[in-house]
Amino acid sequence: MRDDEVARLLLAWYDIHARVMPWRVSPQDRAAGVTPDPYRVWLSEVMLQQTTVAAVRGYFRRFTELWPSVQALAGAEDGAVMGEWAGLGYYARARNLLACARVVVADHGGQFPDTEAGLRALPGVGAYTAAAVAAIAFDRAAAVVDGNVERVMARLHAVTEELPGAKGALVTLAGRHTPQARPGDYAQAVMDLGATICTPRNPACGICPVNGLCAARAQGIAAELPRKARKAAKSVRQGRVWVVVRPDGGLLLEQRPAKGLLGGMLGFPGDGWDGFGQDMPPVQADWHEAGEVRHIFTHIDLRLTVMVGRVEGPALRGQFLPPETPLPTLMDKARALALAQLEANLGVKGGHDEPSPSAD
DNA sequence: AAAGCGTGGTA
DNA sequence: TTACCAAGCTT
Repeated sequence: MRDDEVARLLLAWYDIHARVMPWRVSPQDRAAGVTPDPYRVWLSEVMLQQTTVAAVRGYFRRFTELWPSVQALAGAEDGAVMGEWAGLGYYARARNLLACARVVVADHGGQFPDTEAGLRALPGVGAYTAAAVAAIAFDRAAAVVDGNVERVMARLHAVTEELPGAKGALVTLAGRHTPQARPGDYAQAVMDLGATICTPRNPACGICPVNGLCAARAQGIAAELPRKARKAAKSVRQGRVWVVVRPDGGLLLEQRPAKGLLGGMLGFPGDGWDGFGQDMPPVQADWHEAGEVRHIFTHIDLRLTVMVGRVEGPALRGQFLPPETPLPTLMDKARALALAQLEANLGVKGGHDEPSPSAD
């Protein structure tokens, strides 16, 4: 096939079927001269790393309402940004997001670099994100390769080598198809195709705009590609956390270490299940077992026993924060279980007085 | 360079 | 339930 034939067909398809998203400029608007806001493009790309569009929408809206510009985000407090990110996962992204915003403001006059290499040097910006922002925000002919593009290329060219070994070949193929004209629309077109038609399972080859050029379809192996190496089994881990509730409803929370699991986020004191803490409650109390939370991380199958206790005095570690403080999902599950137990078995509701955020 | 790092949806 | 998967980056 001629390399540019794929781009021509995908752009024509995208002109009709482009998905509408809050961070995206439609192909029609772009043709009329509207240019995307690099800040919004970058923010969306970071949020979308290993994360579905559906999960990102609400977070993107809240972030852009709170911090409409890179200058605003750079001036935000760390805790506020981590709190807004709570629940989205991969928290290193949030730390890098803030670091990146501050570098852009401090070292680049508040303007994102407009080249792939310049972008690649920013915290949290890897090969994919640099290419995506360069293409989408600045119309650079960068080869944008995410999981969708890998899949589309593997099928189009019937690449049967396993990932990640095949990555290099797929990047080369992707670069060959990237057009000089409308590279930003093209990148989004391939990703839309991968998300809606050239899907991992049951690809809709019958309605694919490039089905006539697809080698895997010709061989009847489209659904089997790309091949991937089996992933390592998860390790099973058991642990315990203590949820301390003050009379005003305040919860005892600790800031977790900056690196590692749930790095930089708030969490309940634990027994060392994560490598931190001691096998001892943070305060003396009448402890009740609220139950067990099961949480599956990328590499750990965790069962966490949740203990709950009411206390009036100060604690040895951590600080009391309002009961609605944003928490990562694991800790949110533990909180829900603990408060339900408190209400059901002890006849106590979450809080009576105004919760005070003061540290003890 | 293989492993570590979240979460929610789907088959 | 299990397994896989989603617009990956860092060390």
